[in-house]
Amino acid sequence: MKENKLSIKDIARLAGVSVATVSRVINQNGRFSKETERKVLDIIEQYNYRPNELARGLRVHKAQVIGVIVPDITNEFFAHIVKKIENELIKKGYMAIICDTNDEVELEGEYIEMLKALQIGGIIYVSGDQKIKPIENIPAVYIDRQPNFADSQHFAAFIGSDNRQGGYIATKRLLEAGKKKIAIVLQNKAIATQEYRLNGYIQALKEAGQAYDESLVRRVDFVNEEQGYQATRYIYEEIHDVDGIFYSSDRLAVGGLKFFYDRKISVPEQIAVIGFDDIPQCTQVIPNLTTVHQHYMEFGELAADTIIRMIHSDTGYSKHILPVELVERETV
Amino acid sequence: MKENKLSIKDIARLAGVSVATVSRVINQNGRFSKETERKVLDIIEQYNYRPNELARGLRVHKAQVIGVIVPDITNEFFAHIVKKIENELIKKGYMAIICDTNDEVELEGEYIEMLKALQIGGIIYVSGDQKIKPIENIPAVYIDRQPNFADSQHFAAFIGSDNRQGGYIATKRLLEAGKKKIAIVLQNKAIATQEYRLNGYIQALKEAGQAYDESLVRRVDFVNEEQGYQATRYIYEEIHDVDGIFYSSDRLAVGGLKFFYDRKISVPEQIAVIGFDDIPQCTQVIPNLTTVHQHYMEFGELAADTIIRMIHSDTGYSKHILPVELVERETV
DNA sequence: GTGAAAGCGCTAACAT
DNA sequence: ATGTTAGCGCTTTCAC
Repeated sequence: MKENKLSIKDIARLAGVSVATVSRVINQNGRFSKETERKVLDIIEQYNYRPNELARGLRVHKAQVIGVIVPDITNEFFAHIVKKIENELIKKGYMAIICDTNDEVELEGEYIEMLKALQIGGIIYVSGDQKIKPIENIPAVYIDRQPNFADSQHFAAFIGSDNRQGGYIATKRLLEAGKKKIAIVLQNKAIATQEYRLNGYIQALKEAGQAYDESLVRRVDFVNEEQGYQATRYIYEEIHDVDGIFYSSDRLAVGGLKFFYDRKISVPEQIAVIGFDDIPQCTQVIPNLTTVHQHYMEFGELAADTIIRMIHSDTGYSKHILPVELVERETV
Repeated sequence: MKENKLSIKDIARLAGVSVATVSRVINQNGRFSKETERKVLDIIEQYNYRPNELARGLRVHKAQVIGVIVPDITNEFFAHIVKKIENELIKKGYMAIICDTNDEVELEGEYIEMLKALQIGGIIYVSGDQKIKPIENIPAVYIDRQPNFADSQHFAAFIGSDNRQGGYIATKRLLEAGKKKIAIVLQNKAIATQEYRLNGYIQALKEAGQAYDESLVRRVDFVNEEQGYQATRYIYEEIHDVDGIFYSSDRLAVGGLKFFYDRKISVPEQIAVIGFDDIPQCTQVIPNLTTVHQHYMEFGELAADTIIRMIHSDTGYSKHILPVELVERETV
């Protein structure tokens, strides 16, 4: 394993200038002539030189790397967000370290420690735990779930959807379809997004003159099809006459659809279903899932953009609440 | 538990020893007494010190970071592999930089350059392009697709499935179900996996006394449901009497199922379908997809393990071919 | 068993 | 406009 890598010193020698000059043209810091620039750039090109990022990072106390914390990359919703973040970051010369926490808070802590040791420039939290402590001295943007402290702290930005509105329009749609007893299934965690959606649900009910019945809310530990299936089974078997269900995630709703298929219950005739997120899978299930669309593709883009701006200190705290939209398909 | 950044110098001062000694106990390089060890470890614990990975990496010419190149993280198959790799790597103290190439070879090159600049310790290629050049001086493990040079090169390992066998058992199963005219849909790239599966298909046909008919193979540019849908439509409308289709990916097959549903063609009665990979989605579609199971969960684990061993020079070239299994469900 | 000191490859302050 | 040089925080000889 030969180490024939060139250093800035070699380039300086080859170009007949000092390392400082080479560094200046690489970083375009001015104070060099057009002529030297060409000379240096030529050598760099010719030898295919790339500065050692580790050395640079060590010197400037910051790596061109962003940590991305995500609860589960196999969830299509998160996968798309992460992919967007990553693709956007690379354009700006940054790399992304993806940290899949399996929804375990302890793992999250360990990841943060390692990221800090790597001197990362910033952190993007995709749907992280609500109760995390702020990370000192490191710019952070939170997607989907806003941590409790984020309002006040510097170096923290938030990007998310109008979840209350989402819960509201979903429920209202079910009501308009003539459904009388609407259940809701949520994730069983202290997550503000879930409570906002619940609030929207409650408000829609109230406007329709229905009282909020707590026995109609079912919570699951994890967001996946299996849990959606089980929750639906519970609702169907233990609560009677439910004719509409609002799921706080498409994956959950897909599980529900499976249950209704197995039991030969017709959707939306006997029971109407509505999801949340609008993942591609919505149009692959049968019947196609009616859902609340989140602009999650924009989450990633916005997050990448924001974190870079924060690193360059072009901006401090910011907050983006994106609108949601009902997308009509076949389950209501 | 102060969060201010301490350096090894501070720890040395606090513990009343030299930086060399601190470094020795951190890396457990011996040549220190039990007593000093305790002292140093106490201080480290007390101040919650973590060595700067950038400095360490610069010094040893290698970061505790592995690059992971993957064509599309939103493909559940890849997402699971990547997640496993990542979770396994973290246990060994390594971080993973995920590089989603969108199946674009040019992007792949750019990623490699950046990874090299970061002095990564190794690269794991998940289903990368077949025609990539070997990466010099960096251990690499290739999952799923074996590059053309990998046989010979040092520092390259391969992990994949017995694809020929997969194509063979899938086709044979279709034949056993009494299907007479079996089409195959593959990815339209110079990928050995695809050709192996095709070979298995051809062999099964031959054993059944059927001639290989090239008009029965349909190729798609990308592996997603939409392309599966289109390919299926083509097969159905342009080729007559096809009563079985073998898709080289579950995602493609899922798209096919959608097409048959839309056209009210009953599966498996009128046409039988079989996929490849065995992603979780197989049991969420209706009818549940019969498929060829790849042990892809083990891919990730094996890859993480192998790359670390290669970095420690415990092993050179290696090759793991995992068996595949037919999993019977409802589409044949 | 322990410490002093020389870098790793780079940037930036300070000269010139 | 360009060069010299002092570190960034760490590992690793080489002395003792």
